[in-house]
Amino acid sequence: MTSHSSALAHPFFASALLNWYPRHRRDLPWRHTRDPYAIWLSEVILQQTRVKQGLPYYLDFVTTYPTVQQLAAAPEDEVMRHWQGLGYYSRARNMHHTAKQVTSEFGGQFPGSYAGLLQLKGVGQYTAAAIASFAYDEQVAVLDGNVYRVLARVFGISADIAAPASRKVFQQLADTLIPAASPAEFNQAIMEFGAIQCTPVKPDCLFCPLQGQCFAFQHGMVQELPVKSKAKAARTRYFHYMVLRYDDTIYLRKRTDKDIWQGLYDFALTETDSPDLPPTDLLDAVEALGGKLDTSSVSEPAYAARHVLSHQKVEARFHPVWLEAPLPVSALTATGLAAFTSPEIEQLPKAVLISNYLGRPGF
DNA sequence: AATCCGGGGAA
DNA sequence: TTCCCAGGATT
Repeated sequence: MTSHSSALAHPFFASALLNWYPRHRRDLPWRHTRDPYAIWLSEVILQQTRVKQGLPYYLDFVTTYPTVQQLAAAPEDEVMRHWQGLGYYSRARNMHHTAKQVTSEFGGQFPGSYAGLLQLKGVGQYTAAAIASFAYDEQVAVLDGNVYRVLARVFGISADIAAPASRKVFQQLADTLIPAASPAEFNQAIMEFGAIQCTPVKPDCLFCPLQGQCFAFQHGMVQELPVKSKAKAARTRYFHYMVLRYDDTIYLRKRTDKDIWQGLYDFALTETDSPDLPPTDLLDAVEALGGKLDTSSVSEPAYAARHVLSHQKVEARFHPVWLEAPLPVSALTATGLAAFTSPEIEQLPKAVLISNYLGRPGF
């Protein structure tokens, strides 16, 4: 190994962070354990998620499912219901899959190395490095949004952090910086430093221990680093939900397509390219389901809601439709709809858009 | 390499 | 509005 790629080339970096960390660290529950199961839970929950948002979910999961075997034994709908509102629902599906795999194939023991952890569904390079270092003290550097930002600023790296090709530049640097003596502390420290001190907006450079060595600060480029290309604009979709009801029954179906909200429940849906759905189309759609409807109910004003995702804008209208008779079985099998009562629906996993609609006063 | 997959909080 | 968050899977 050449000297410039050695940690000795940047002795200030790890020592400054390891000095800063114990003075500023937040007291978070997953920092009190070395149980790979609990650490894995926390890391999956915190992917693309702020600590403040993920914390209550972590506490719920670790309480409801204290062991990987208990998580593995839970029905998928129940796991998804606990995940409801956290977003990126493939994380929950993959998490459940991995819990079952660890239980049935690995005797309840998580893989004991970075390479082994990387084989698990829903565990990528970041999460494998986090678990391996936190649980096993393996010397593997984590690379998340915080680390990208800190390294880009301190070392003046202008590679686009949104470009996959830039990853190796940052990974190689991080690998040289992580000390063999305290990999877990170092990984925690650099991420916490990015989250608290070297923040995306208005970083606290005035009281920064790295100020004297920070390229961005020394060159007045704190606002310019890291470089990140912008994502393309979100597309708009128009959802027309038919909330089919008969007596105390409401019909929902589980979303199984490769689309948003896979694994969650919603209502009979017609999607269009424009906001408006002619009433005749609505009647046709209901009759196509085999429904005998009370035509007087269709004139009710639809409830409209806009739901913004990171990559899509959904403009939804909810049309309550009262049926004169239950949907025939043929309609249920053809559409995937199923009959539920309100207490049953409460237990189903639903997107926030649907949950908000059902929770409106007066529903 | 590009695209898709949520939801919330802050400014 | 815009940004970004303890990223990963798929194509």
